[in-house]
Amino acid sequence: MAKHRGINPPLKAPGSHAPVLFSGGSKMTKPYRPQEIEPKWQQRWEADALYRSVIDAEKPKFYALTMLPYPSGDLHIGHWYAMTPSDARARFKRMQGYNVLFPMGFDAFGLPAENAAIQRGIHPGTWTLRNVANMRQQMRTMGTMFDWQREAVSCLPGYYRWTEWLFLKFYEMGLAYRKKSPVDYCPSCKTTLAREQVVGEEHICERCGAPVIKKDLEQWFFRITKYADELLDFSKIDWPDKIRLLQTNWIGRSEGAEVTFTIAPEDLPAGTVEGDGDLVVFTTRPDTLWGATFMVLAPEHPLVDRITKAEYREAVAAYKQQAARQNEIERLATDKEKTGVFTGAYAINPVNDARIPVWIADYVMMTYGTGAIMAVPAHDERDFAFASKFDLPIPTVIETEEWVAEGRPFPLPHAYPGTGRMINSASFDGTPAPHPAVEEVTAWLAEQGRGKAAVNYKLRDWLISRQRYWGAPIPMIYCENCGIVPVSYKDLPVLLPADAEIPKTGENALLYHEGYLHTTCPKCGRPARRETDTMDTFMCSSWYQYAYLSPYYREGESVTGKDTPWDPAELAYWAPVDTYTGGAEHAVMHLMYTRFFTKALRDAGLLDFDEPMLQYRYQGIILGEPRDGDCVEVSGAWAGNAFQASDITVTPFDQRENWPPAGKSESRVCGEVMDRDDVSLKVQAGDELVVVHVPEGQEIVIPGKESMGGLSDILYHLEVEKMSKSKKNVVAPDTLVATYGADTVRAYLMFGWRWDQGGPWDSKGIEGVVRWINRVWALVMDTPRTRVPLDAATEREMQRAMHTAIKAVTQDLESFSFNTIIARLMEFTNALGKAKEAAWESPIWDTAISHLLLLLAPITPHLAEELWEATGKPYSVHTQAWPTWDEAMLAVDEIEIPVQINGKVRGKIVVAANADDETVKAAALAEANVRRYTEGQQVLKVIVAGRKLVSVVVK
RNA sequence: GGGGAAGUGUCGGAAUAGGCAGACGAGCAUGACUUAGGAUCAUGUGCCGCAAGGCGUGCGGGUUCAAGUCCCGCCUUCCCCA
Repeated sequence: MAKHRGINPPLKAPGSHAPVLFSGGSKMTKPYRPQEIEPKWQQRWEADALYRSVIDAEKPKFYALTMLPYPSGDLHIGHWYAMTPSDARARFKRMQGYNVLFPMGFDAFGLPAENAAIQRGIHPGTWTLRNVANMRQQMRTMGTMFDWQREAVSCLPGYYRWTEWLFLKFYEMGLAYRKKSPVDYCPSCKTTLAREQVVGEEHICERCGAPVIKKDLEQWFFRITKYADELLDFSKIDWPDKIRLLQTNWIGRSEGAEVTFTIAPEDLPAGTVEGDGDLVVFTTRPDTLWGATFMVLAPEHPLVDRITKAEYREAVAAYKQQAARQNEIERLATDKEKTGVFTGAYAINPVNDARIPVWIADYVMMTYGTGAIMAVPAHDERDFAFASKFDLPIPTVIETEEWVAEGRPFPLPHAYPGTGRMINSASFDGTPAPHPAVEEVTAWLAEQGRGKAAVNYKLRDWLISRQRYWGAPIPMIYCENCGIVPVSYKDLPVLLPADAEIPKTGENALLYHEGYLHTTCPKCGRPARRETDTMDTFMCSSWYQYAYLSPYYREGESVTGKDTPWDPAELAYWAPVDTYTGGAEHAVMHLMYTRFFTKALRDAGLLDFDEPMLQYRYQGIILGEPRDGDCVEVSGAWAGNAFQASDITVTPFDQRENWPPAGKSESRVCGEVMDRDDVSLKVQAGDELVVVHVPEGQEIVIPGKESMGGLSDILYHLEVEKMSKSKKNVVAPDTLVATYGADTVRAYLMFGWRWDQGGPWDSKGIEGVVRWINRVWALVMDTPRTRVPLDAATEREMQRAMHTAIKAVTQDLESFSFNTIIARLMEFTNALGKAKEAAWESPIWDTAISHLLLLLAPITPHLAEELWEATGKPYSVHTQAWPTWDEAMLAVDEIEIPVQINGKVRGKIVVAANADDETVKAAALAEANVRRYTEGQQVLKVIVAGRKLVSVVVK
């Protein structure tokens, strides 16, 4: 048996306790000390420019990219979870012979910098760049192959000059436009938001969680809707179904028809010209037109005021006011009691010339479709609810299967939206609905000039104006003579004034900066005013993958509209991104915006491809580790609802069996600590949560702690939740690296969870990886104490283990199955451990170890490099070729095959790997235990399923 | 309400393409080496049962020689949308 001796825990000081081995001469074990070897190799790699990516026409390129972080201050374990597996894969691709680009940067504009400015009186730029410097340092400890020479920081003028440049391009192309419209506005952030940044049922701000309100403002938009159909086409990219579905639903394409209703002429004010009373509605079900018995307009619809009859004006005005106060969610809720008022006007249904009343109701939104609907109460739930409430007629025009099955009840007990046949619809009666009824009716409408086929999208244009200082300026100028005038390309960048003072109110500093505000019109030269809104930060990240190719391109030089924001040669070689990784929460924001950008840039002639990222995979989220709180037994007295402590005894959380009984009495409170602050504890005393006040300086005895503890030493209950500073469940990567080393952290983050799912942190689990890495270290560094002769079987087994590992690790890296990679490497390590005493001095040992190190190189780059050097191999392990496996080596001579009888495993046979089916069958039936079960039974069937299993059916 | 994903030991999680469920770890248990052990090494560990054996992938059906995997119906959790 192999003896794995001399393995030290990573943190133990050198010396006394490390077992000293004397074997075949004397070799003192060198312990694994990541704290020494990791910085050493990081510096060496940096000095040698090992990861500098340079165009090389001889090699195939591979652009690996992982989402850039926002420089919030410190690196989070989530950054490690996202970046280090992506790094492993990039390294793997590099060893496979690709010329790999794996850059990193910072998404450095955004609100928190301004909030920091307000709270600490520090300039947003200073705060941001300080964080960038800190996080860059932290990232260097990851041991990633980021090419820092290509770093791009989006808040630097050399970067945002091009963000502005792209805005001007889009403006020229008609993709950027300004309009007044009701927009989502966060009163807390004091800025407008894109529709995508308003989240949840309560319509809250994605950034700060405050409820969002609607405001009518002049804002800049990007015409993303122009690309709606193309964005629905995912045929050129390998993206997860989930993301494709989210984007598809968000774009929300629906096909149907636009049908023109007209307001009855007598209901229009005098002097109206022909066509003025046209009321276009979008419907996905034109086949139900004959059942439209009323129309509903959004309260904001422009026609409302003109058609409302005098006697209804008051009610309509009141209703409009009330509707304006509600948010979209309240208005659209299906379970809500329907409200609405009649305008007094009638419209003509174009299919049957019926006069139908026009109502307004808040369940119709001005922003969806045309802001007007035809209501078909028989076949739409909301219309049904509305019609029932206001006693409007509900004629059936589709004979649905459900209705027929229920015995054609009339009046209808509820809406019937299902499939069936058209009825009461003139010449269309009998047509199967919705198909082909929809198509046939649409064609007929078009023929009659009363409608046409139309497509409607849920997707809105992208609102990019933000009323904030810390963002890329929108390079536009307002001139009294010339109107809206773009800044000239040569005048870019429009610089954010460094001396701006951020108002404590959170308002946009640019509004108050005279020097920024006042400029001259590029057209007429007269005084003019600058746009003070800045761009949504998603602008910056929509093109950053191209910025990395030549960061701060042509900085300091003057540019024109004919330039490109990147070096064309770099773009031609590297773009598009081959593999992109990052969080799925960006599905309908960043991931859609960047696709839109790429298509727009293509149409501008700046790119010649359609999609920015060919393959995309997302990672999950690491959550906080759950933990029980300590138990406290407190004596003292009640002071109102709280309990005043005079003495506290603690029983730690992990000694639950020793906890005293929970509860409360006159002079005692006992239970688990659920929360704690500087002066009090929240104690779960039985069913009740009791607040215990603790006098300052109170001595608290905590068993197992040497010194007298204070309140802050008491551990409190933690649930599985997202990590956050306020919940105090944050796992700091710096601490982990200091304790275990970056390689161990990297390997654990790959091993512990399914990468796309994530889950709660487990501080015990990392120990398994620590042990494994120490075993790997010892495997290479420690001479075995005893030797045994190497036999052919062991040799064969080592070969098999090696090729199995190469195959599995290669395939799993390819498929982002990071957790099984580590499992496979552990198996390989364990197999080598078993063979060590026999194989130690043979060439095959050297081969096996070097292959192990090659497989480890992407995962634990420093460890692999250190051991590679220790085994006398030439620097660097990271420039070696990725090993390949030999399928023949995976085979074994003899295989064990289970034999099932009526579906239950009853025996196992061992046959030659190349045995034919007949031999396998015979062997199976001859097996002793199998015979016990087949004895006296009739064997009906024997199935030999490859070399995997034999199935016998008996009766 | 609509759409999607997921439910596997005590825990994280494995399981080409329907073929021995539980790889690899954590935890736990026993033992070894140790002045010591929260180190290391070895062995065991799905559940019930002394055993033979039986039962086991959310629940109920189905297809099949064979189902975690395929089909139908339900339940639960999470995500997105309304």
